Amino acid sequence: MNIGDVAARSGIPPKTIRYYEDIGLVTPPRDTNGYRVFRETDMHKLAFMGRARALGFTIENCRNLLALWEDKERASADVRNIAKEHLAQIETKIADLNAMRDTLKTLVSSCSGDNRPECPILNNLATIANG
Amino acid sequence: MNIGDVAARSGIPPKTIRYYEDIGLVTPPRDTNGYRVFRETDMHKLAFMGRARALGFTIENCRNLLALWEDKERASADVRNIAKEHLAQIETKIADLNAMRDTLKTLVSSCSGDNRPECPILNNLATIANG
DNA sequence: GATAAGGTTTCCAGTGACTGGAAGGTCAAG
DNA sequence: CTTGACCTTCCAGTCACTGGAAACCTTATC
Repeated sequence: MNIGDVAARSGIPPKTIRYYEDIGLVTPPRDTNGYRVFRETDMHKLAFMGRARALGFTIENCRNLLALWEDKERASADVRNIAKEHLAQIETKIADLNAMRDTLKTLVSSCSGDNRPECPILNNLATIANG
Repeated sequence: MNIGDVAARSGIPPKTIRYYEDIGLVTPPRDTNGYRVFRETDMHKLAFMGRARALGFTIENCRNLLALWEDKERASADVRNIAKEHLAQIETKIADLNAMRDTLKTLVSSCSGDNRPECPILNNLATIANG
């Protein structure tokens, strides 16, 4: 399989696949013409990457998960810990965004949004500490 | 005021303040020794930036908001539109993160997390499309 | 055999919003 | 006069790609 086929099948753009090779996540051999030749295992790894990234795991997380995935002796606790920590980070991020949203929503609804210059949003940004 | 004082008062690190000068958000004059001299208006702008950034506005958003803030003739609708669009983006992000969290939560709770290698998290990442 | 389209290669540079670090100039206190 | 804290500039790195250029390869058509 050439890079284009893998890209189509995995949903990961060719550029990104090359980048993943650069950072050592996949190591497809080369054909005599220099083209990368992707095996089924490479394909699987990339699909795995796509799903893990879609769940917001960092590249380093993915690297660890891939290693665990390939390690038939791994303890599921190791995987679970990575996922749990990631889950905690996501929840923190959600909480932060919720706070932002609430503040913004209040500001937006307090602003008349007409042609007058009076604007509570700017007033707030200018003077009041956000909580 | 020197950069350190402004940093302390605005909560923005000196490095970041210099960066903001680089990209033209503030333009403090210089003393004879080359030190930046921050006026009250610079201080206000930086405090404004700090709050707008804390609400997740991008630098370009902030640039626009600052311009509107300084424009006494502005229409509050302009500000409101920026804020509303930003609000919509935040809500999209929250929805994405919520979906991630739900998936991850399910995966984490389905994994025994012991010494055995059997792990639903890896199985999922390896084979099942995420929704 | 020529040619054109499309796929592949490498390499370099840019994104956003900083942040770290090095090398050096300045200032106030003791 | 030295110490230490502050300030300056510049360069490089972060994260995870993404865009673009220039050149090579393959396939199809004429």
